[in-house]
Amino acid sequence: MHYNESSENYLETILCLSKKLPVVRSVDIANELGYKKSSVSIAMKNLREKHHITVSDAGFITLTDAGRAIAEMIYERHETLTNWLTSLGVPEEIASEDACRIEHVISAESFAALKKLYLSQNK
Amino acid sequence: MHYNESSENYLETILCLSKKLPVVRSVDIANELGYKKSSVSIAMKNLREKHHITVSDAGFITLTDAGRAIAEMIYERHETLTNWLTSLGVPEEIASEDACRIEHVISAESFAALKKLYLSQNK
DNA sequence: ATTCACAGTTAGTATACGCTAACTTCAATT
DNA sequence: AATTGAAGTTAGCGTATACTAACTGTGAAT
Repeated sequence: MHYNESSENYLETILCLSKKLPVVRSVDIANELGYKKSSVSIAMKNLREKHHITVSDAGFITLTDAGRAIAEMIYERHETLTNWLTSLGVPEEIASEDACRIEHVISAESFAALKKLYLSQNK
Repeated sequence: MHYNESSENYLETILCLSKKLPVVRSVDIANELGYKKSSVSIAMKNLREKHHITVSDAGFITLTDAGRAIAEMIYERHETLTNWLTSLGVPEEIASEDACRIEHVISAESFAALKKLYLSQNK
């Protein structure tokens, strides 16, 4: 339903993989997300056209500043949502799955409120 | 992305309208959601086929027990999420919009945890 | 009775997003 | 050199979901 959910997920995944791997390729993203490489190929084309990533001749994927900004916003939401749900007693795996869906649809206002609550409860 | 999000929204809308109006028709749903009547017509056909609603000869729409159960679950989530976000200082309108998206993607476990938190904070 | 407006339906369109199948490249191994 | 395998691309498909346009049916007003 929300229009950038898929793109946001790809950008977040690229950010996460870039912390774990020396380089990020399409096939790494496909493995991580459980998608087919053709799907990732098309998604990378879209991200390139939106100037959210660049791809080297060797196929190594790098976030642009714009892409990184989105990726880091989503990643922060993911972390905060997961930690907060976990602190409420939700099992880690469920918390992470829920975070993965909520992170794309929550407004900046609501996320800020939730983050403030979480920080005040956990200091 | 989530497969029943649209159907869930229609069912919730039917429940809400049935509290406000003597009868609920397709055109009422279209007005409420800002959709075209053709879209609603097709959605109602799908809900009929799934046995989530019945439609009288006059075009009056009624939830079945199964449809009502879904509608009430979503409605409760909507109310609780909206109230909770509002209690955190999020403006009512934004809280409601966020609730409308989160209500379809949050797990039963996480919602239960959130509801428990909300109730403990507001008694 | 004719006309008009409203409600509903159907056909066909568009977008998002995943899939399969088939192809190209290129590097490594035989 | 020939084959194999991994990575990437493209074409075409399928589902979900909303849209426009055109049609039908019914009841009210002329």
